[in-house]
Amino acid sequence: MTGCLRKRVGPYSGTGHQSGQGVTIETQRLRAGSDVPGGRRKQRVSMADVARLAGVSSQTVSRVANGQSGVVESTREQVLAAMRELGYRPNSAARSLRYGRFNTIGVILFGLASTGNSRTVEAIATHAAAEGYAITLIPVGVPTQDNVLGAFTRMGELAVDGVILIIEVHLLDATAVHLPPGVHVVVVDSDAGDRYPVVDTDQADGTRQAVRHLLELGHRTVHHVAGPAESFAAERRAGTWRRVLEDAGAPVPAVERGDWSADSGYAAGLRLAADPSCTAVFAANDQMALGVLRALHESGRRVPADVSVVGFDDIADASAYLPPLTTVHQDFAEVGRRCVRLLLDQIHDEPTTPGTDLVPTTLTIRRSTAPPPA
Amino acid sequence: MTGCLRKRVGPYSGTGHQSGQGVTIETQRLRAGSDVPGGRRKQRVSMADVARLAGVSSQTVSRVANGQSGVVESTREQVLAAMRELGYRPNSAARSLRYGRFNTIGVILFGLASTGNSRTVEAIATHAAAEGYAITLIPVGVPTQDNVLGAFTRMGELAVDGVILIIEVHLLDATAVHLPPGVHVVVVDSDAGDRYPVVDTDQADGTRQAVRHLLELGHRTVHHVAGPAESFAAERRAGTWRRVLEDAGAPVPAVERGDWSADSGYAAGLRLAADPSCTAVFAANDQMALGVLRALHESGRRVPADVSVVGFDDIADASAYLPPLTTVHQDFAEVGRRCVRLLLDQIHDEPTTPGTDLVPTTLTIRRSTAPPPA
DNA sequence: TCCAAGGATGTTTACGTTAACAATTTCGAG
DNA sequence: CTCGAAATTGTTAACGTAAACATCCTTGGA
Repeated sequence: MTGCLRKRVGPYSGTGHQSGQGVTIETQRLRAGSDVPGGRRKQRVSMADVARLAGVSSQTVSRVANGQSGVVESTREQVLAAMRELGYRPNSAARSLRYGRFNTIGVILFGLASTGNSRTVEAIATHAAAEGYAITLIPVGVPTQDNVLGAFTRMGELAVDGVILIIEVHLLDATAVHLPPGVHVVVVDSDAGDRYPVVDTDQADGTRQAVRHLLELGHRTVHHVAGPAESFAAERRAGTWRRVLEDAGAPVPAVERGDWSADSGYAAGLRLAADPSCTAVFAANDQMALGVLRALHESGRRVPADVSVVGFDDIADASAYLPPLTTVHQDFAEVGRRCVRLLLDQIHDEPTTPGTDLVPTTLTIRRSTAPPPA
Repeated sequence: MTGCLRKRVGPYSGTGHQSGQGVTIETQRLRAGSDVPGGRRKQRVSMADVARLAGVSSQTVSRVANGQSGVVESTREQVLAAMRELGYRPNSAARSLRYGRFNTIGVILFGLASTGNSRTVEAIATHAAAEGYAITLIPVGVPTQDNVLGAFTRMGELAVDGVILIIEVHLLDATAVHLPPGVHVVVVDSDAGDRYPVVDTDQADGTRQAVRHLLELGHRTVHHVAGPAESFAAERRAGTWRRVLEDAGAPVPAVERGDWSADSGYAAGLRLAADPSCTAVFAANDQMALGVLRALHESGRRVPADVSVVGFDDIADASAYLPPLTTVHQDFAEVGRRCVRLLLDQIHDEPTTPGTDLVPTTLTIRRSTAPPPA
């Protein structure tokens, strides 16, 4: 038992010295010592301390802490009492070191600003927590190769058992970037399905539903306000939009390109409003749709009487737009859930193959769509 | 190219291996010793492995890894080469154990759904990263005492040096809850300023600016759509709204209460629209303001000609509402920044006192406000 | 009454890292 | 050429935990 050696004081002043001179040593002793009068030293209660107080070995404390059997009730009580008294909480660094696992999932993402990302992250955190995993977040300001790789490296040094990557992965494809091997990975919203397990919303199907809905209402064609070209999701949606039109034999208007923001949608909307032949718009996300709605309104074109608008995402506010927006509902929670599942499968060495896991979408019809004006 | 190794042998082919691939595998086996027949082991390269390959002691490897001086150049090169070849990355669990610090900040929060929260978290993550800290996220589904405490306990067991609490802390006040002592804490958006350092938006000043703006435009009084009663921020905003009206000698209408959602704002808006005397509305957040806008519109009341509306938050979409919303701008990024700063100060044992650190707000005037109808 | 079986508890060791100290080498001054 | 200081490298120990093994104590059956 290490207790009596504690006078070895030295190495550990570390973060400590709060004030004064030999204080470091003081505190150190204090910590190990009986109790903490001053009260506010860091977490420095080890199993050995509990064991000493309870008059048992630290192994017994370990057994109690982990709820293992083979500890007689009276002993257990005693240990629990000691733990309470000292405010013992296990040191997860030591645990991780021992087990070789961290019970933590890393999430690398571009930004939490987008509704989708934050909802996905929330779902990931929730499900990870349910499985006993915490999540560690690393935001990447600008998603350059270097930054992503850097984040990945840092993740590698961090205490994570696997990583979920929520980034437009075009970048990763650009050059021969290889995420550090030996790290379990799941990618969201990407076309890296040939190399990693990917979870994604079924962009194509959602888009198909949206565009067909408009065509079936009788619109001759559908205009598209796309997201930024670098975005995988944006490209997928734009591509499918084009294909559906072509399959239907409808003319394919020029694409308006935005950057996901409502303001960019507004700008695109102004251009569309100037085109009297435009009776239907499919925006690649709800925020741009919001901008389109405003532009149409300000241009004196009524929605849905003159022009129909469909969005993508079904964010919480979509039902409060003017008018309430018909949009493609994405199940972000499900995306998060599947990410966690896939990653944990990998971590637990269950067989996992690259490939894309598609989460279905549904079209939520509200009041922004109607047949074209007669 | 690591491609050819993908056959799953060298979990750790490493970023580096410039030379032949067989070497990597070789070393891997060598290192792993006998275990893991299948050959698919996780990150298991320790300093000792590197040391062995480089023909030095592991202490020297440690020195190189930490960039300490006192290692001759040739040795350093050799060690670096070995690290590259084996794909060594330090084990942070061991490091944490050694240092007694984790370089990680925990964030407990109610949900990422609200714009404010996610932007704050993003800022926290960014600034923490800049200081070499990662953040660990723990979401609390329903903010009951038990859940919050449970999350806190788990945080305690987790590898964090401090915790930022983004939760309506009314709950914490309710009973004699004691957050585990010895854990550094910063609270966001709360009235726990007597016990913990608190960072908060200047709710009162923001509200004051909003209400005064409306009064100065000539409105006789201002109606309020409040957030849920459990919310500290909502209460603070409602309280200030009332006080400003009283101070101005204006009548104080009954409060409409929502739950932050656009739908609840819509419901409140319908009630307000039915009151012909209502010419000005202050909503406690932008989303409810959005609902109010829609309700007024559908009730045939024009904004701002008939009714003025002000929101709170200045979310990204507010400028695209119909009409663009006058609102109180919150600097979430600054809130996050200050949280990190305050927490790190505590962690580094710099003097910190309980009290509230207020981040200023500004009123962003757009097109939803105007003088009352004549 | 004694011993075996099994339950309760204690001891040793290793996880990967690094501070502290020890040992070795290098190099310049006398 | 020697001696010792400085530079470089190696050795030991400890951080907190838990698996593996060792020891001690009951209990019950012969």
